[in-house]
Amino acid sequence: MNLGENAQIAGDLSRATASKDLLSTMLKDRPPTRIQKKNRAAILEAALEVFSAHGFRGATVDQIANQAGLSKPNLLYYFPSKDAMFTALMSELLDTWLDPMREIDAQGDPLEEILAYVQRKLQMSRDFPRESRLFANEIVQGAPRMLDALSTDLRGLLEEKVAILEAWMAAGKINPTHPKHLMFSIWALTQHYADFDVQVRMLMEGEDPFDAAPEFLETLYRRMLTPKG
Amino acid sequence: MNLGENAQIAGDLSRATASKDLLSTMLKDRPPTRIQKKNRAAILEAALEVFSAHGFRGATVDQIANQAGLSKPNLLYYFPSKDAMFTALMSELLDTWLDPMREIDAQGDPLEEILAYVQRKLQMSRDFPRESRLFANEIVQGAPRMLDALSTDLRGLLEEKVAILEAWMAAGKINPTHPKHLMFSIWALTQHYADFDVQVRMLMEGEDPFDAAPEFLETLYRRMLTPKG
DNA sequence: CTTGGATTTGACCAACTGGTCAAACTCACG
DNA sequence: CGTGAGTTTGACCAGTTGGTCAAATCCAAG
Repeated sequence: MNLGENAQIAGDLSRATASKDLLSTMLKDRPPTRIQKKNRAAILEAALEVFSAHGFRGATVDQIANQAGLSKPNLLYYFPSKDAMFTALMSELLDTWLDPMREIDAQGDPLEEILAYVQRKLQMSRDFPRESRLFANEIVQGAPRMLDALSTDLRGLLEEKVAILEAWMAAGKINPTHPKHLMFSIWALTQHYADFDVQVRMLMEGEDPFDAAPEFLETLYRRMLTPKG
Repeated sequence: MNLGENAQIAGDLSRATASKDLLSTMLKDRPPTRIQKKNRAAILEAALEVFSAHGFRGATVDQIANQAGLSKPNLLYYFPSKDAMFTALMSELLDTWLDPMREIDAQGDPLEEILAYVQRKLQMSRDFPRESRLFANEIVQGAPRMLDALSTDLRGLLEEKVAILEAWMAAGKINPTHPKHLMFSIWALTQHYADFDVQVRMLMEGEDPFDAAPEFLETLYRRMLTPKG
């Protein structure tokens, strides 16, 4: 929708005036220049830093510009608006964010597949806490800019994996539970370490939470899911 | 700290000029009037609504004023600043928020005490989702206005309950695990239903998440904590 | 029903914010 | 090394935001 609008506007501009922004330039189907690639990446990196720390409304274009080492008008040369930066960032990250879940393999050993998924997800919290907080910020506030993407990408993927879980439970490979709530629990437990990082670290008094977390979660899910018998 | 500063300023005012705000009035130690009680409550209720939905920076004083049915200058008669509203709201809610944890009784049956705590906490997410999101918003963004309060109130309380958990584990009453991570897991799992409400509901396709959540969490912690024997 | 303190508000302000624009500058390429 | 497309920026703007203030209104106690 947003992209559609931009394309429309850019189309008008390219017909009327000389190119004033990246979009009108890009519409000519040239490959991105060295500078375009570098700056676009720098902006998205800066946007991640600032949006994840302050949320969409709490972030300012000036902050992002500073963080990226560019001037504000220069940012707006590469992205037509603050909204566009956010949207671009989101759509670039969502795919990666869902990768650990995609890897769950119906052919693998059920318990080990789930435990491995938990560890992958935990590793994401450790390695990409800003990404986690970016999504957390957005969803806590009702996901006004993300719900569409979620209901497209996440919904289908979850449905697919839930079916696998149900098959495993029906076959007695893992202890039965509500499969959706099982997935929610994995997200909640792993993302908590990134999203509530300051709180967790404050309460751990210097010890790195990620030292004990892997074993804790492994134990939790092993006890929960190992079939009785 | 903030409160201290305000008291200082108010003291100066009361000495210098006629009363222009609530603080200078209150310093005279009169009991709050009917109107003061009503409006203060209305403002805090509105502040909860708005702050929890948009975060501190995302919320505007105008929004809160509208929600409370008062004019903006009138709000600032009752609270000297947006910051003061937020701080007042926080300190009023934090105590209640921690109540479920306080109730954990060292004398009770270990497993049942923990399971009951989980259910109380889950009930909080169901009954007070705005409060949960208020804290979530703040902590995700680094808790710049709350970390002091947390490290005072929460830290001590956690230490106390961790000691109880450790005693129970040592006595073989519950399956041993990392006690702090156990508490983190309870917070993460229960608050997830409030904080990620939109996502959870989107994925549950109309079914109320709180229908199955109590049983899911009961099962999870029972399997995890029931000592082997 | 008067009066002095409590409450309310319209008008206002300075700082900030997202975004624009024309002019200047840089760079790849012929 | 000149040239035109690509890139950068200072100056600017309109709308928003937190907060102020003097004047007006309300209200409870005498």
